[in-house]
This record gives sequence, C-alpha cells and structure tokens, in this order.
Amino acid sequence: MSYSIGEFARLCGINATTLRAWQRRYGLLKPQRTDGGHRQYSEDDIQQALKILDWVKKGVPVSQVKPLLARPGARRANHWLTLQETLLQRLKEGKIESLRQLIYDSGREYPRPELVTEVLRPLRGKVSANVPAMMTLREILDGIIISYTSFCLEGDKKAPGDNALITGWHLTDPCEIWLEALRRTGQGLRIDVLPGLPAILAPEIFPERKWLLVTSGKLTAARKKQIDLWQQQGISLDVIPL
DNA sequence: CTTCTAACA
DNA sequence: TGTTAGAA
Repeated sequence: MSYSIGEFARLCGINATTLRAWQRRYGLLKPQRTDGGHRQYSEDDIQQALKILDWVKKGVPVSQVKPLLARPGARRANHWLTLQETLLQRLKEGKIESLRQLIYDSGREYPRPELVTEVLRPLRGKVSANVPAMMTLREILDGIIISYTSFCLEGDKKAPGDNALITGWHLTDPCEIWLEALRRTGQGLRIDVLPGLPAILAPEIFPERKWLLVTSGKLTAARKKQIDLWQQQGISLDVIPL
C-alpha cells in the first residue's frame, strides 16, 4: 500500500508543500517515484514521519532531525532516570568535577532541549527540598548549569545569527532563565542572558534585539496587555511560559 | 490532482 | 521555517 503526497499529508498532518520542502532542504523522507515522477509514500515513511514529528515536538529544529533518525538510539524508558541518578549521586558525594564532566558530555550526546527537560529540570527537582544541605547541593548544581550554559552560548557567538536577550519576567526561579537559554543553544541564535529578575522590564531600549521572556504563573490580562504594547512598538518578543 | 523553482514573511 | 506564486 502506498500513498500520494496529498493522502500522506492528510495522514500525518503535514502540508504537502512542507513535505516537499523537508525533502529538498533536509533530505527528510525520500519516497519512491512513479514513472510520472509522483511521490509514493510507504508505511515505513509514516513511521519516519511520526518520529520526525516527535523530535519537532521536543523542540529540535527540523534542520537537525536527520542525524537523530539514523541513530539506533533505542533509549530504554528509564534511560533518563539512570542518568539523573548518576548525576545526583555525584552531586551528593561532592564529586563536582566529575558531575560537571558528565553534564558537558551529555550535552554533546543529546539534543539540548531533551537534556533540559528530561535530565536537568528533573534533577533540580530532586534537590529542591527545603533543607539547608539540599539547598547547598542545588546551588552547586545551578552553578554548573550556569557555567555550562555560558559555555554553550559562547560557542554560538562564533556563528552568525540574530542577537537575542533572555531574562525572567514574573519569575521566581532565576535558574530557569539559564535552562531556557540552554535549551535554545545551537539553533542559530546569539543569546545574552540577563540573569536577574528585574521587577520591571524595558525591552524598548534594545528594540533591535529579539527578547525572550521566561515567565511563570498565569498570563494575566494585564500581562497580555503589556506584551501587546511592546509588540506594537515593533519589539520582537517571545514569552516562554513554564 | 501532481511536479518544480524562486521568492516572501 | 513554512508558505505562496506561477508554470508545466
């Protein structure tokens, strides 16, 4: 059984025109052709498309999905959990250098968005108990996250890209700014971090830059109004809800 | 209905 | 990056 591009597009919920663009630009999905040159998509192609969609949902740019599909990376369900446990153990034992090394290595091995959502955020959750000892461990972990993120951001600046600023807006946990920055590394953005939690923001002083606002809590009417106001001033502004 | 390329937002 | 226009 095979499908024309139109049928296939409806089946997997991707525009036919987008499918062609993916094939042309990124070599994703190369269906057989009929004698007339029309694409014939197979059942396997459907599985491929689902995998691609998975990665895109996880925040990986379509342009970077290709190598991820080839990888036999059949990750066990508890793969992330064991990585978390290993990191946690090194943290508790005070093996800071070894912890730092493992985080850097993981960053090379996995897509950054996955590292953030599957490993670093859950790990921070595990050391969040309101106990002095735990608080100290979390400070150590946050320090490593911040320096690793800085390292990745520096790397991005060697390549061309749009300049962006990321900061918190109605946010209580400053480390989230760094995690969201880390998640966006390697995607052709040159990001600078405003690490504080300013009570008021004035993005209009750098209207040429793309602003990324990490926000927790509800997007109240007042906040939406503020966002509209900024955008009406021509400021490119993304709100990142947690 | 499909193909492609070029250009736009 | 996804979408559109236009020609075949």
